[in-house]
Amino acid sequence: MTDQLKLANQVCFPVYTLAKEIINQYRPILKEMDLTYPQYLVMMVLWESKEQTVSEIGEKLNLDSGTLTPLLKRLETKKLITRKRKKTDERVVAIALTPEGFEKKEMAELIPERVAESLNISMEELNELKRITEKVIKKIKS
Amino acid sequence: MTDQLKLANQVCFPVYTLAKEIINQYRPILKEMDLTYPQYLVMMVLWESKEQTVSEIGEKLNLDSGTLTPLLKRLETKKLITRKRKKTDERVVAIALTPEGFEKKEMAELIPERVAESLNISMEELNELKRITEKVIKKIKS
DNA sequence: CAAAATTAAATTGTGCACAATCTAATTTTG
DNA sequence: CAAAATTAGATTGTGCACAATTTAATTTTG
Repeated sequence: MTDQLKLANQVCFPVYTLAKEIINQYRPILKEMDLTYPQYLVMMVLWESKEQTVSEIGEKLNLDSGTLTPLLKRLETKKLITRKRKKTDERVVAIALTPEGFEKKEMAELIPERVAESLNISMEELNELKRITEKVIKKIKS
Repeated sequence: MTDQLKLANQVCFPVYTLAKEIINQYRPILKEMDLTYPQYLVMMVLWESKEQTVSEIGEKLNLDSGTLTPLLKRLETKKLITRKRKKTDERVVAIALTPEGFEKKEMAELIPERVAESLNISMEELNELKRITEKVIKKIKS
């Protein structure tokens, strides 16, 4: 096999590994506020705008209802969100932050700093990683 | 929140997204040979050296026994590998390729090309992504 | 307007990923 | 050498991730 052909594998594995590694860095920090990384992503989407439908959240995070429905039910159990079908279209479930869910935002503001610290990577490298990653995602999706 | 603090989140989400996206690109291609991406990784490790212990595989792929044991049992069910405890140390399980498992290597040689095609990303960008990703992994692990 | 098509979530089923615990075997050490 | 510590996997339980199917509601269209 030529090096060129092997390259795909040689890139994909590190990306897969890095994603797991990053989530592992978040894990203990998020655990203190009783969230998983995907739950944290959902909460961040809601902190930006406190009422959104399931599909709006899914679109922003690239997650389908099979993933979101049980995750959202867990957030509901934790009293961080409410789930309510819309009167105007009963197929649509509106997810809204509870006061507790909204308040968690403050505590969460400390997370990026702690993660950055835990990752121990320079701004320059983080920016480089962000730039190339976003570029590749855009290409894949197009 | 300063931009600096937000950066961690702004990097982690794309990496998490890209990893999923990449696996999604592999999925239909690997499905033709009845493998998932993590199963493919294990097979690649074994194609390099056809008998290895569970922990050796786990070390190379950063996966623990809770992940590998059921995955390896599925590969065993598919007759791609065998699992046998070592006589010299009964705690150790030796994983070995079956002839079928070894033969699958040939079919698998086509995969990187097809994935590269599917990703539709230039060699330069792939190399850049590989370089920065590996650099960051190394830093995180140290 | 009613049948057909579409849409939004939920459900079901499979397969990771990983923490925590358990079991059995081997090493270490007093 | 026997008790203690360590090691290698297996098991259990929780939580994604996603395909495929189902259900119920809404839109479209003949």
